[in-house]
Amino acid sequence: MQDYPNQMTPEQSRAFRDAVQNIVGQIPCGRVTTYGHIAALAGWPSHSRMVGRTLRYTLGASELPCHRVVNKEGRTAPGWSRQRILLEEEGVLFKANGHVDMAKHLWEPSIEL
DNA sequence: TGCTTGACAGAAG
DNA sequence: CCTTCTGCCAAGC
Repeated sequence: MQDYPNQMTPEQSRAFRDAVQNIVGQIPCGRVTTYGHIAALAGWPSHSRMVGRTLRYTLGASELPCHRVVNKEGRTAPGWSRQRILLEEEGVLFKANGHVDMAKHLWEPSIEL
């Protein structure tokens, strides 16, 4: 294994998107995961923001359950009210503060399925 | 070429 | 609880 590249080459970027889509696609119904986990598993622990960026750029490219991706505190994405609705439809419980109950629905992704 | 923005994380006020 | 700041890093302007 090598160090993290200072700059993502097209190849790395492609691999990153592939990993993100792969992981997100594995999220079971009624479960959620975090950007940080996805980024870390994809090989870049600090690229949590790139996960969200990538998902947003590939929204129409796939039917990925990107609504099952929330941040570590269980907060849904800002400016995306629909995410909470979709999660509730799947049976995900929300706390009184409007956050997902991570203790119950947090799912840890794995590349070696 | 350099500053700003953002589907984040985490702490602080 | 909510807002704001810093750190992180790629994309946008």
